[in-house]
Amino acid sequence: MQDAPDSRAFALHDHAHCAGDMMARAEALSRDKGLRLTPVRRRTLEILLEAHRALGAYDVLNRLSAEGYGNQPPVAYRALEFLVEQGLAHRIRRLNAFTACMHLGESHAPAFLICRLCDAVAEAPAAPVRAALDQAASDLGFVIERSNIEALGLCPTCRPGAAA
Amino acid sequence: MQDAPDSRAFALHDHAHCAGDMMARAEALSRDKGLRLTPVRRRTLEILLEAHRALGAYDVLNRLSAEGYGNQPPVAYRALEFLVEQGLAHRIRRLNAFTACMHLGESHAPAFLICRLCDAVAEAPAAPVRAALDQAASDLGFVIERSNIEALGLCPTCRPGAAA
DNA sequence: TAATGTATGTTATACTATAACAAGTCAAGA
DNA sequence: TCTTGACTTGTTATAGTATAACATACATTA
Repeated sequence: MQDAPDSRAFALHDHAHCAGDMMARAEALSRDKGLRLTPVRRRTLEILLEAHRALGAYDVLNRLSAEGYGNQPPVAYRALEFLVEQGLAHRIRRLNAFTACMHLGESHAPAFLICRLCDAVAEAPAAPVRAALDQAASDLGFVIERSNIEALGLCPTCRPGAAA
Repeated sequence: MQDAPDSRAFALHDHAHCAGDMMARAEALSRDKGLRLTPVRRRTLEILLEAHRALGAYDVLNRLSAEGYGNQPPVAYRALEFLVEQGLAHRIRRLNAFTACMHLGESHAPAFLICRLCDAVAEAPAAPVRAALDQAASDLGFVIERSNIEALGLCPTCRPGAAA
């Protein structure tokens, strides 16, 4: 089950709505899995959803501490680590940043498309990519546990007037 | 043209020989492309080849400075950046590290398999992976310029007695 | 309630990376 | 030959990212 190619990536939409929807789904999922979506963790996820772009750990930390949570790096890093481990958020290594997962519940094999001009990050459906990667790995006797697939380039919006 | 699946990855072999071979290829390639493979750059590549694993920029820097080159970070970062741009080395973001390219001249679409126990890094042939990724991107109107494909897991050597 | 595991907060520090400027090198043309 | 301009190296300084280690608080269950 999948929307048309991807109605959420690189497209205008109602942030408030999509964020609320995602939070509800994250909560349901946490209940089901018996996870502890504590206030800091919940708020961290909301921050990522509201920003609707990749945020650095220190960006998140600034927002958290402005709201009365701890103001030291581990506060942000731990909450982010939790979210990533539970699949509620992703780490974008190329940007040293984190982003909320936009495909909760769908089988998880994300690939990220990062626009080098506007820094937008889209989570592309990547099952075929993962399949090809698994094949390449198993040819070498390697067992994949986690993967990062990140591509840098130009998004549809920025492509027109690209400098090169 | 490709060896059996991959005789160089996750396999014992003669480092001195493979390193020498790679250096010769890198030099030929630099001559052809009119690149300036200066002493620092050449030595940096040799260091990566000799280590035969991913090295952090500061690891490289320590070795360089011990041999009389500059001892400040930009010395290493600039040499590494040059090598990466020319395709002579790769950056492994997951490890904040760099590794010599083991498939010089072959069409470049590398995927890296990183063992979480021994930190070995193999460069897997990934043309099919790249093809799938390009497809996913073009479905969203995104044009890929560069990509990082990195997988974490267990190599054939470490797989047997894995803790989990 | 005691015991245990988990979460949060804090201090301190380690690790990774780049900006900005100075000085040296090299090749091509005046 | 001299000089110009592009590039490379080196240095200082600082910015940005991440984690170790310890103390405290909270929750769950025996």
